[in-house]
Amino acid sequence: MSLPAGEPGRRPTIKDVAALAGVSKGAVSMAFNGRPGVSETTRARVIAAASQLGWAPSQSARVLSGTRVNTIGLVIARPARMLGLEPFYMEFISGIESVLADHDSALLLRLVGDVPEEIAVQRAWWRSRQISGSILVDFLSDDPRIPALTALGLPAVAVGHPSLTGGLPCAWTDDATAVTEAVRYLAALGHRRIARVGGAAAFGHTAIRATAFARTARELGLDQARSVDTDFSGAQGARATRGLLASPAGSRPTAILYDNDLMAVAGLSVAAEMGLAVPRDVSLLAWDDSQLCQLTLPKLSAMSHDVFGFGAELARRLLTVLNGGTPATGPVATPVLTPRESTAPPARTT
Amino acid sequence: MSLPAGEPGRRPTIKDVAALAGVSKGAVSMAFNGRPGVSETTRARVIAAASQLGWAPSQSARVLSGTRVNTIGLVIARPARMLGLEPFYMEFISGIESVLADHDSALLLRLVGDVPEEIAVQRAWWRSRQISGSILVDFLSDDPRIPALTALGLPAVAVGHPSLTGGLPCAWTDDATAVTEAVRYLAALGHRRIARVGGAAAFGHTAIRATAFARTARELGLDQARSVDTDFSGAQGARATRGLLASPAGSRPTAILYDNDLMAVAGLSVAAEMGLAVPRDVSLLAWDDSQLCQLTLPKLSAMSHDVFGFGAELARRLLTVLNGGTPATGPVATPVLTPRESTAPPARTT
DNA sequence: CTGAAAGCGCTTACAG
DNA sequence: CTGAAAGCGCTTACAG
Repeated sequence: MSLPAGEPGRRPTIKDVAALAGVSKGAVSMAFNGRPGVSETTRARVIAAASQLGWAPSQSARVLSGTRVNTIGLVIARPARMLGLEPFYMEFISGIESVLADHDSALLLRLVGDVPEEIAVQRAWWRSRQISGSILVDFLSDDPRIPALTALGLPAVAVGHPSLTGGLPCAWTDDATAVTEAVRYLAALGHRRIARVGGAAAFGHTAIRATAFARTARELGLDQARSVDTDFSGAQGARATRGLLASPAGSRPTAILYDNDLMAVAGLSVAAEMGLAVPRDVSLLAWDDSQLCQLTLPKLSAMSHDVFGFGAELARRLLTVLNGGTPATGPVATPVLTPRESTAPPARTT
Repeated sequence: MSLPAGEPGRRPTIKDVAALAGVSKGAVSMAFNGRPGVSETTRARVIAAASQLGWAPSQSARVLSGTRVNTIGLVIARPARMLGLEPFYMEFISGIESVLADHDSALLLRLVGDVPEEIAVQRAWWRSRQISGSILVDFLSDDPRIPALTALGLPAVAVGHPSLTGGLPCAWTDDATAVTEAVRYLAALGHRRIARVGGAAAFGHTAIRATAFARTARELGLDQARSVDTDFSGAQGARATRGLLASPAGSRPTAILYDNDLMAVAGLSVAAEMGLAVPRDVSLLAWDDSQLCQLTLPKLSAMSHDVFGFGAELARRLLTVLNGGTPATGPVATPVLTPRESTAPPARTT
């Protein structure tokens, strides 16, 4: 399909291309990078020579002579085993890459155990000039990354509500509104005892959802609106559900809202295991809405969310920052209620 | 925690560190990289100066002056939407990174639509010297990456059986043996009509599993040992299962082996939807065995596989290649049968 | 044990 | 429109 360089041993450099095309190195650079200052015939000759030799400019050399490095960083501080089953991240990464690919940029990915480790990685990447900026996720309240990375001068955009992300440019889903909608929907179906299986308490977005849940329940006059924290894993989702459904019948929740879809899937099995029918005895409402929600029986109702587009938007905002612009600020689309088969009015007998 | 450089504007270089430590640039380099030729007191002074200024050597400059670039590539040619739910990849990536992290190396990740696009990405990365090598996954039969990347001279290790990976150093799970074990186990339970819901037919490992499945069925004298191809998605797993279970009762399979766990989860719902009890009416056996298998009711029996360790092993073998060594060759641990609740002897009445 | 110099492969002013 | 030169920030022989 293309001509391999053939020459074993040495890899071609700009000098070889210049020699083959019969021009100076400077001309090759201009021609190859589409800059003015070179005739079209010369440009064509250079491109042909480069392709014949299988040459592309060394990124290191380009960066060293002033070009911005075309790599951006993403560090995820969650246990590896858990990430495998969080459909969120792969979709989010795909979205980021869909944008980066159009800008000849690449994603440097790292999975770490905790936030201090993340800071160390971001710092090392930045100081050694391996990345030009980063996308930050999973903000804690008073997140230590904010002062640390700001001091470093690392360009970054954050996934999270402005109340969490310091002064960083950010993008977020309006989780408070989505939670409110979810609870109102369940209440409108007739549920009075609604519980929530939340994610990791340390995350700021978990706190935002918990607060919105409690507030909405209060506004609607719902009693016993319990929230249970987990680590987002299926195992803890199951445990939390078991705890909730083991309550005496008169105080047992008739509807449960989950913070992701994996835990909702686990909840479905727990309900069956305890002899409760979904949605007759208990309604289940998932979050994020990956493909998983449509593989269960009954299919899971969910707060559905365009994770791929979310990733793409973050990448776009980071590129804007890197180009010296002011990125759009504001939330992306609010998760939208997608009723399927796991939510219904509570049974009369309950 | 650490002293920010403070100086807004310019980032420190080796020259600044040399000046602060009162030595030459060469001495800073030797000291910082732990080379001999510098006294311990000088080394300490250099380290202190570097840390005070927040300096780390520029990767670009290091690479340009001969150091190997510490980045390795991974390109996954599968639709993004599908990756989100393949627990395999995140665990695999985690495993790779667990090794790279110990060698100050990083993972450059790219998701693409097809193999030609992957070849283009690998070629661009290699020519521009952004990676020192790659881990290749999802081999097709007669995979076009083999000649293309070999011609390039890209150091690579492959995930796949030697019959698929050309002459590339590789690592693989012995899927043929695992499939054989799976089928023998189901037959030993008393099943005579065993079907298989396979992955994407284009992949070499799918073909290996299909062949082993057919051979074992023949050896055991099983009739109607059907294999159905899918794209690994839950939706197609459901469709395939529906097709199999819709057979007339006398020819309907009493056991189904899946090529991943997502499809097995989907199969579980389909069985329920069709009024068939698992495992009474049909046994289901998953592959890969992520956390998902333990969240269903019944819990899924699976061919369990240390995906994290698999990724780590690939990374180790690639590093060996990059260091000029000959990597260990041979399979990693064979997936091991992990019986749970979804497999049992077939009901008498069937 | 240390310092001055060359060179890695580009890009970018700066002359022609 | 083109060519020769400087410089990016390191590392590595090579003298002292």
